[in-house]
Amino acid sequence: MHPNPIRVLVVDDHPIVRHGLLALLRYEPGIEIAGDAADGEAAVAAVLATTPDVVLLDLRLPYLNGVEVMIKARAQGSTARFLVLTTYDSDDDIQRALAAGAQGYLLKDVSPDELFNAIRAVMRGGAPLEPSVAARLLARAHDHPNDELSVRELEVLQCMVRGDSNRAIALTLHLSENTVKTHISHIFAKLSCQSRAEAVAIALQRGLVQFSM
Amino acid sequence: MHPNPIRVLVVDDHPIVRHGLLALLRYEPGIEIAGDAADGEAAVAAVLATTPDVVLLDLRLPYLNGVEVMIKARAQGSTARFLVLTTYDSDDDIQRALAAGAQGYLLKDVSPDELFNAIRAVMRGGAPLEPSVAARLLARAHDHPNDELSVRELEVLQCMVRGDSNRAIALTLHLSENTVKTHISHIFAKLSCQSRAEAVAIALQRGLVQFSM
DNA sequence: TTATGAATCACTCTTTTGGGTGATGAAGGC
DNA sequence: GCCTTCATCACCCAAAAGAGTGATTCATAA
Repeated sequence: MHPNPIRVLVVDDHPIVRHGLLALLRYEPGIEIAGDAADGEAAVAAVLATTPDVVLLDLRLPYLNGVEVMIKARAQGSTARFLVLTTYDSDDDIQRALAAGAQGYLLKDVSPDELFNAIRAVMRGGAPLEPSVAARLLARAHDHPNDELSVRELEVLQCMVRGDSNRAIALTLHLSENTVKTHISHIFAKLSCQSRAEAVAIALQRGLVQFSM
Repeated sequence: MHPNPIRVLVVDDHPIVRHGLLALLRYEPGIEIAGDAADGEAAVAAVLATTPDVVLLDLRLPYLNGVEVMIKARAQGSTARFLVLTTYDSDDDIQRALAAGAQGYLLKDVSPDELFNAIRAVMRGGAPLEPSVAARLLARAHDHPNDELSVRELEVLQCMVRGDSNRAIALTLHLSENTVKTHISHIFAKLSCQSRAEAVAIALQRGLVQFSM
């Protein structure tokens, strides 16, 4: 019927979501399932083994996250197109995914039809972006001109989320307490907040750091 | 083939998850789809209109949350069994869902087969509980004998998550700063933590308070 | 009735935070 | 070569947070 079906690899760690996606795609004409994977390492292996046209990729995965999967698969010669499909619309995730060369970014609250269309669009070379995601990127560009947290700042932030005091952070990161304070000041400025409690809330909301308890 | 299929209503606000579940259930023998709903109010209406045997219910829904759906549907005479299926394993959610009479509680990382089995178990009168969920409940009973936060403490906690200082909290809640400090001390004791940053992280993780930004 | 727990507040004291300023070396872009 | 960013640290200082203790009112449960 469809001479050249689009071969899709589904990567998601939640079995229900993964199987749900597979069940949705299975009966969609013009789309063929190349395989599925439940974690980052399996995803890289599957991309290389099955050479899909499009990879439906969740960002939060065990072992390797979505961005790492893209980078690793590319490094090993894959030419698959990556369509990020995630629950999270955290600014940082979007930014990183697009920077790593994701062809499209969809939130999991799209309808199946929108998903099918996005897959076809990616295949045609288009770059589907959720309107809400696009809006968020614009808003981000507006509100937060250029305030990406540095790696070190993220490490400090991670400690803050654990409830560590400045001294404790200094000890775990082998810094002086003064340096920790400086980092925290910068974090406050970049997140536009004034207390560590608020910084923690923002960090968790935006998904800048993960829960660790 | 199956003389008395189990009629299942699927309630989830994410279209992909909802349609994924529908696609999974559609081809499972012995299970029939009674309908689906994407928000709390539609869910109550659908429960009453379609009288399903089992309702697969997400907890976080627009308009009415899952617990409210259960209560409201029951109040209007529904005898459906509710199987909570959610991404979140926050203690509070579980507690509330079970208190409201959910027959079972599954996390979304179960496999389709486990899901099917859980649906059949609920139908037979069983009460499937994720092992991890059960463990969590036990751990909760162990670690936190009786440390529910009071209403007032939750209000204070909500302010803390917004990054409010003690003085700001005192102003918004019409308290003295000393009282706020007392509440916060009690909150720390009940959450077994020592700093407001940690309290904020715990509160958000357990779903004691919602993001508000 | 007594006990218990929630909510309210005061007072003291120490520690922690957070702001401000300034400085230095290393890395990378133009 | 210059400029920027990052990471590192120091010093000062005011404000906020947190621990500890004690006390009152009120409602509810034993």
